Amino acid sequence: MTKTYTISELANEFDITVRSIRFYEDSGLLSPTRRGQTRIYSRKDRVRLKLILRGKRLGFSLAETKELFDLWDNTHQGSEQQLKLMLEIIEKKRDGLRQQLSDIAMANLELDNAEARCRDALRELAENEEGGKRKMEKEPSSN
Amino acid sequence: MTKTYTISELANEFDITVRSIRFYEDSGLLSPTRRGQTRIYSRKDRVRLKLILRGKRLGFSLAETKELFDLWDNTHQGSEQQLKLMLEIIEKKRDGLRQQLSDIAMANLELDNAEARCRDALRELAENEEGGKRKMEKEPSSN
DNA sequence: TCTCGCCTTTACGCTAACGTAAGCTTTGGC
DNA sequence: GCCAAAGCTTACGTTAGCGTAAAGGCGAGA
Repeated sequence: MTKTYTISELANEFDITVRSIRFYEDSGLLSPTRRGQTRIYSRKDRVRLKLILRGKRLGFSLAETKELFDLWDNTHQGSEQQLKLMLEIIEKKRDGLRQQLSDIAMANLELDNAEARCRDALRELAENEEGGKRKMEKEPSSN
Repeated sequence: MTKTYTISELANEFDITVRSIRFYEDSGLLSPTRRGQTRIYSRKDRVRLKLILRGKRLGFSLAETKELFDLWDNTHQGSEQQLKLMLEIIEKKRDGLRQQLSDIAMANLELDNAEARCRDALRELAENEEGGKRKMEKEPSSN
């Protein structure tokens, strides 16, 4: 059983190109098995790809993501050194995410602001049109 | 009064290089006034710079950010068309932010997971060390 | 058997976002 | 008045993350 995927299946599912997937492999982020020359992706590979893409949306570089993957892969047989390093990195990533949360909150506030001003402007336009229907049939633009 | 800033002041404050700031100007994102050749940044310029950097942290390209700035600058004298377009874009940005929030939540869960496994591994190491202190005084590495 | 569609590798191309160096001007402090 | 610090422009270099041929292999169906 153990479902597998072709490269184009994954490309379609995640709406990326096969080129990208191969590129991630070249970058050491994926290592599908092969049947002959053809790449065969397992469910684990699919998960990794999903993580790569999420990382991208979060602004991680492929190198950063790879670093995480590598650390994670080494965690099992990790020395105390390695594990503590891993914990530090995790904490840094958390900080990054916290920063992003704050950024998003700010950005949302600004979007609220922007939307309000837009609506105000629209309302004003509507009123001017209303009031202008008598005396100002045509007024190209107040430039 | 109306406080102003030099390019290096801003660079220091936001921990970026002057090169970047000049680059943002070349890209049409900033337009400080000049005293002779020297750039003078107003508080508005500073705010813009802050927005640029926040945009970057959120994964916006400089082009996207510029698009937003331009739209915003045109909003004042915007036609109904423009304003509605602006509202649409705002909504899309909101969607993007929602997506990011979800991504961050997932990422945090995975960090939790990773941290737990790290701590488990550390605990196991500690226990093994404990038990090993009698018979295994030195064991270079189980390679 | 032939072609169609999907797979492969190799390799050069391209854009974004700066880095970096050269060379010149301006300016504040002693 | 001088010199170092900071500013400026011009311009070539660099890295990441793919895009885009070019050239070929493989299995299914007409």
